[in-house]
Amino acid sequence: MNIGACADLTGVPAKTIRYYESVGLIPLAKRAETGYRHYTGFDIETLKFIQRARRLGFTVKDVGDLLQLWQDKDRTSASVKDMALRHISEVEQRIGELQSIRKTLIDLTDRCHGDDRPDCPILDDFASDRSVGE
Amino acid sequence: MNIGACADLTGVPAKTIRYYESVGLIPLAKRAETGYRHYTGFDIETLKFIQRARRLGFTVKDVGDLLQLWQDKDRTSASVKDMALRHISEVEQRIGELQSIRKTLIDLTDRCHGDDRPDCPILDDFASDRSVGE
DNA sequence: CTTGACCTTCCATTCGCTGGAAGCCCATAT
DNA sequence: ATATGGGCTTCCAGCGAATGGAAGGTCAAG
Repeated sequence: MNIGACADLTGVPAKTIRYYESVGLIPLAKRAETGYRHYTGFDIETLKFIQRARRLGFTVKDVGDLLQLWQDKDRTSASVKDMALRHISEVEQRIGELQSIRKTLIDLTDRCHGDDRPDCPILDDFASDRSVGE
Repeated sequence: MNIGACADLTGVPAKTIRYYESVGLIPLAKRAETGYRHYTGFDIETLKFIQRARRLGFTVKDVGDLLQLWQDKDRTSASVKDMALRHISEVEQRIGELQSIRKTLIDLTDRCHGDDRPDCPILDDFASDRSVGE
């Protein structure tokens, strides 16, 4: 199957499939005589795997490692779990940062009357830093 | 004052100050005869303003708009509040996405025993998609 | 007069794609 | 036979927001 059909089946755009090949996330595709890339059911499964891991926020490099583990029948489940736990803690860290940002922004908008007058605690705070902390 | 002192006072790296100038976030700095950039108290305040807004996750473009509003004494507080509220909803959206990712990952890691055996529900799910949803 | 810290510019790199141009290939309609 | 329209190929550029580094000018102190 050509790259377009492969893209349709997996939901991964053709451009992105070529990109994954170029960065070594997937091996070089076999080519027809015309130069067209050729894909099989295994490639489809691999791309679906990649897409699911990417959707969960794993970096492309980490997805590469996960693919290695997937293909390695002698892996330990601990090695996979370790990667997942590490990723969870990054996600949690980011959530915490965003929640702190959200809190500050809500505090600022609550204090801003939001009418036609120019007086604005949000700009005042950005200018003099009463709320953001430093 | 030179760019290094300015960087020390604001916490914005010299490299980043030059970058902000290059993308038009701050005006072209005045130069000494030697070509060295020269900064004043006003520039310091502006850079601090920029840094606080950036820390709250506003894009550089949005920070530019906020600087405009800050300098415009005829702005309405509503225009500032609108920007902040829009940004809050983006932050909340991102928090939601990350929480959903976190939930899925925790579900997967809970089901993975994480020992020496290769059997791993995390990889199984990436391969067959029982949890991520599609 | 030399050392070292500071400044300048310009180019490359990061991450994960995405867009576009130029040019081949293939199937169908006329 | 040929025109048309799609799909495929490559390569280069760009996004955002910096950051790293090379090559070279400047400045103050020892």
